[in-house]
Amino acid sequence: MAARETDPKERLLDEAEALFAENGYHAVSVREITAAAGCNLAAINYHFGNKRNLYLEVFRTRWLARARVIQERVYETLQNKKEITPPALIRALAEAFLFGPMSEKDRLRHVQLMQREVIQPTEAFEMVMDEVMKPFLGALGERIRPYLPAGTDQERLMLNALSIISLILYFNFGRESVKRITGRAYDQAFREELIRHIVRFTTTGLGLGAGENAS
Amino acid sequence: MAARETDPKERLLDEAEALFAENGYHAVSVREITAAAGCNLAAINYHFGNKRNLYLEVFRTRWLARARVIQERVYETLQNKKEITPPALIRALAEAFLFGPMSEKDRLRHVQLMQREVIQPTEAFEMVMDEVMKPFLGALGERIRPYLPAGTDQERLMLNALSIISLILYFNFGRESVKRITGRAYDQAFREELIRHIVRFTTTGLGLGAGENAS
DNA sequence: GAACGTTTGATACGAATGTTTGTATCAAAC
DNA sequence: GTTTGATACAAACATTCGTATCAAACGTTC
Repeated sequence: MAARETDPKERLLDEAEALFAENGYHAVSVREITAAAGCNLAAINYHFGNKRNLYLEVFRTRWLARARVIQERVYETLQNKKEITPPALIRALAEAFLFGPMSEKDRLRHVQLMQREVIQPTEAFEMVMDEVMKPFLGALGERIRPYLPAGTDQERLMLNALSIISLILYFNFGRESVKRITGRAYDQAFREELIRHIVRFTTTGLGLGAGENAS
Repeated sequence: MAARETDPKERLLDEAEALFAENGYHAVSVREITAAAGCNLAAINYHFGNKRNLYLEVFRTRWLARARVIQERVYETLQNKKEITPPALIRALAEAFLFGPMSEKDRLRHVQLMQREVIQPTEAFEMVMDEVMKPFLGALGERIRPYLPAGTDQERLMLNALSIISLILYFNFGRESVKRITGRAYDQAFREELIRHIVRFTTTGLGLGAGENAS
């Protein structure tokens, strides 16, 4: 069984994801991708049919898989707690995105790729929404529902969940903006400050008092 | 003085902005732009030198101007109040983005264009940061500082300001996501609900109790 | 009405684009 | 030993890209 390093098809997916995330679909040529993957120009057509299909395959085989890893990481962090409070949940979420099990570059790629779809949805957007965002936001909502006022309806719940996610995402993909405004680099210390801020802001935003009672 | 409708140079800027916002820089050709503007292919070269310069000129003459209109709108809304509380400020801000003096399409374009720069900064990003974001976030911070604990440092202030902005922006450019999750269309009623949510979430997020004491 | 800056029209160019083709390679199956 | 099927390759495909050129037509201003 060929490893990911040696299989040209796998290399193509990896390099394509990196380039698509960094420069966007149209700014990347199939020649760039095949050159980066160290294989022939025709390989994309052979393995994926065309460029567009390669892009979608990146989402199917790479992006979705990574999203599941992130989610597992969140649940892993939480599973040995008796009670999962919103601050603990949000912290686990923010940590998964700002630290997490993958490399820094992988995490950045992941968010960049999705953010491009959010701005300009294509076929991949459906995939991301149906397979990841909807169930994830649903689960997130159900976890925090017990801590909200009794009569909170589903729509209000989703707006709260979306707000939490938007903050976490913004402090990821908007790094350049955040760096300019705060004058800080995204080192370990700053990331931890960011997480503290996100947890505090969103927890109190939910109307739950400034509790950071979980590490 | 030729109106915007008749002047080819102005039409080029308008159509270019619309196309760049919707499809991104690389996905738009100069032929598309000149065709949409109803003028000759050579016009771009004559007026702007090249495509890249046209893009930057869109930011210089259109985007920045619009950003100033939005800011003025915010201050206009606030000027006849004796005390500008954070909820009133945030509401004015959110309203300017979700309703505002321009057309729905113009507002969408504005945020889309900026969002693309946030994800993948180019020369225009510097412009946006230096001329709009930095001073605006600074002013926003100073307005809410009196309501925060006395010892709040500048960095914490900026993180709070960024969080407010991120929420407002997300509920704009992330329309497709929000629509999918909530099942609501972006009609008048939903927009007003969104504003109420943003004001409440961010106001309490700042640690100011759930005050919505300003219309 | 002459001069000027502007706009159009048609055309050309080299470079880059996504895609296709025909052939070579090589291990597995027969 | 031959056939098969999957993979890889260089070369070429037609198209589109951004840019450039240049003469003719336009509208405005001296």
